[in-house]
Amino acid sequence: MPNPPNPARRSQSSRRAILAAAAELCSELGYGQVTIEAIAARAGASKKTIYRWWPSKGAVMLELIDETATITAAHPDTGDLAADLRTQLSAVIDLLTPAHTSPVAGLIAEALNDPDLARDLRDRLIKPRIARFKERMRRAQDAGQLSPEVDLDVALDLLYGPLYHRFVLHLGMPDADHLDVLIAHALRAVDPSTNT
Amino acid sequence: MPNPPNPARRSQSSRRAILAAAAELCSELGYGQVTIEAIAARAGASKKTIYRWWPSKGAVMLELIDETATITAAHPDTGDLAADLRTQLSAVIDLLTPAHTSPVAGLIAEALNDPDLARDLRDRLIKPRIARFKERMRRAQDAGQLSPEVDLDVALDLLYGPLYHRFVLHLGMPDADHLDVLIAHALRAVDPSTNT
Amino acid sequence: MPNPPNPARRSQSSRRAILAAAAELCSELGYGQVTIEAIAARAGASKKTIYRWWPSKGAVMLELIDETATITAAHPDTGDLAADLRTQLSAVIDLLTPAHTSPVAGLIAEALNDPDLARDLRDRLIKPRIARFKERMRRAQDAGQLSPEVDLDVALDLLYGPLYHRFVLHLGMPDADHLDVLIAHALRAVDPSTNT
Amino acid sequence: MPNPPNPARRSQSSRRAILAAAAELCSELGYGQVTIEAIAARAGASKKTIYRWWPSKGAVMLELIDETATITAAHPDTGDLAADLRTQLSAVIDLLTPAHTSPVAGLIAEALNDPDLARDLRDRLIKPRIARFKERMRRAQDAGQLSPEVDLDVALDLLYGPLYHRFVLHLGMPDADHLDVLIAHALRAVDPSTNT
DNA sequence: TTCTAAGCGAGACGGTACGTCTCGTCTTGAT
DNA sequence: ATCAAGACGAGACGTACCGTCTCGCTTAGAA
Repeated sequence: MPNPPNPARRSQSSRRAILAAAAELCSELGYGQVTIEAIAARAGASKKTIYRWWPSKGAVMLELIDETATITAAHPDTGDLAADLRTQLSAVIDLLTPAHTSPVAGLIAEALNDPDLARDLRDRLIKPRIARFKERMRRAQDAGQLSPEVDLDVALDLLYGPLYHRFVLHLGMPDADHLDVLIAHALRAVDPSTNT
Repeated sequence: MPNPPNPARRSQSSRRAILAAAAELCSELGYGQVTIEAIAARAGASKKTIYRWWPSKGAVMLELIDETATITAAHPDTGDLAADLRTQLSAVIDLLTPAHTSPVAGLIAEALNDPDLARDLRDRLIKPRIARFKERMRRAQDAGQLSPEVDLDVALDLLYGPLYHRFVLHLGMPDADHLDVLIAHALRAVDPSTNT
Repeated sequence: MPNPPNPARRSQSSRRAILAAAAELCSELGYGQVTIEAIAARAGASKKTIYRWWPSKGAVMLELIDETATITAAHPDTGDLAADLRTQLSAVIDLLTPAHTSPVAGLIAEALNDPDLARDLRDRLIKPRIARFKERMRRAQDAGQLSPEVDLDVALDLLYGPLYHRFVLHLGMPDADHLDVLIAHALRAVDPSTNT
Repeated sequence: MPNPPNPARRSQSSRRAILAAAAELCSELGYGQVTIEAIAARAGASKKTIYRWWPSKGAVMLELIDETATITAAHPDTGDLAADLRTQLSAVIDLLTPAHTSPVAGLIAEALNDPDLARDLRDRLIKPRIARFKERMRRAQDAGQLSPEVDLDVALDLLYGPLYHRFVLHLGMPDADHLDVLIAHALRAVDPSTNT
């Protein structure tokens, strides 16, 4: 009976207004203070319209991030792997900072208590970005910058792990120099031949 | 004048009942369903009593964890560093799993949107455990199991980072074999002389 | 320019389906549960179509009643005035009962908070029926069954008043015997020569 | 589980503020525009507090009327029955007029679509007032102003019926003169010896 | 016979109010 | 003074209808 809505008739202006309102409120008040009510009021949209297209506030934020954070997904390829990784990891740090008003940080926190959202977060945001990370790493292997033996899953854990470890336990993000140290350790761990 | 309460007159039976109720509710219903109301009802305590002694539900859970999870803080010392790390990291994984009913996972999530709680989490739970990790590592250095040059902060990041990275992005915890692989990589990264 | 719709092009099948749906919903769920949404869904009609031809749910119900309840308007004339009045007043009681699913009762309730609807109710439903009541009474006067001096407005009040009084204050409708008593009193009041 | 609230701990100031807000809104905006939301906002009360003590807006209005309209229940006794009835019936007319902002009129309308409210309206408001009407009539009988044979239920119907008949069908309330005519007819109907 | 203007179904939209829920504070009376 | 109990103000939740709107699709006469 409660037919799913027809996406063809969806109002793009409402969608844009809702995502924009969500972004504004998050940066102004912090993720925790964003509510469906406030988004609707700010967007000049009806709550029903939000609930029609998204199951929860987290789903709105996820879509917002998905649109906004495409840049971060793009791994540069200057030929210098370590430098390119530093560039990309710095972008991730910026995405997570400051935690209070970061949609990504808030979404990650919310997903920890919402299995549906967790699945969407992983499948729609994280996995594609992991795929692009691995593409970049394979290009490095093809170009002889990295041993073809390297386990890319381990590389992922060692490169991104420290960031999320520090983020989630509030230990402070590494500065530029320390980021270099971490990258150098990670690359050496997976590829002892690396001479960084 | 809202005088601070007098700890000397605090009812220890209320405190115990509240912490016990919080633990039960968390394992029964999941962290997200635990509310101050429910804790008070289950404990036969007044909400006012809870608010008198703790600023938030997260603070209650933190105190609960602090009492419960002392074991995990203890790093074994069998003389085999890699094996001891595997034991301890496995215990950490168990503490975070299953995310839905784990007080630690819930507390970490909540702290991401509550700066006061984040500070308490870091200073009262995390930092002491990091100190014990470093003590164990220093013992390994003293025993010649590990190079005295090793940067223990980097080691911390490389060993624990992968766990939190996977936990927070819902990528699945490593199984026993993979955990060994990760530990071996981390130790090799910080101490190339390691022959694991 | 919101042109008024062209009645010549009106779909009679839609009109019938809408009125039928309204009648069904009212008897199934009660007047209060009938909504424009539900009528449209049941009738397979668009809400827009309903709003095009009727200003409100009450107006739909009024038109429904106007079509249905023509019988009640017909005052029988067997030559026995008291008996004929009992017949007609019984029909009115049936129209108002049970209050929960009676379109007439619901419409009367709704009109109490909607002046436009109240006017339509009075002018399109009530006044024509009052006129037929007075015609019957005048025939009784012409036939010598009732004094030509009788004030027909007072007679109307005394005959129908008790019904609406009891209806609106939920005092229970008179049974057949009590109805006779009321009619006898009313006729005696307006025409002391009546020997009932 | 959902314990009924404890009346002993009820806040009288909240109760007074809620009833006062309801009265103000009804006279300012009309019964139909009064909402629980608006009452709560005007009263500085929480919606929860209203729902805790009253099942619906109608129940609030009923309690308001019960407190306010005690005067109307009082039948004067000057020794002149017809005059006293005119006084009291005029007061009833005033209570019902203007329909738009009259809490009584609105409540009557609402009760027509809410059986629970209808029962409360009848038992808490109407029946006690009918009892006082009958007391006054019995005093008239005792004083020899009215025949002891008179059926007081019929008298009630004939005296009040015309008012509710006209009210509910929007036929216009009787003016003072016409009210006298109606009272005279009603008294004559129940007591032919009356010489009014 | 094609054109064109309207009514039609469907249903998304901005709103408003609903009745419920949880929060953190406040009040009361017993210990 | 602390406690259990729980009422309170506040305000977000998700739902239901409201009345308006835009969209294609019939479905007429009119050209």
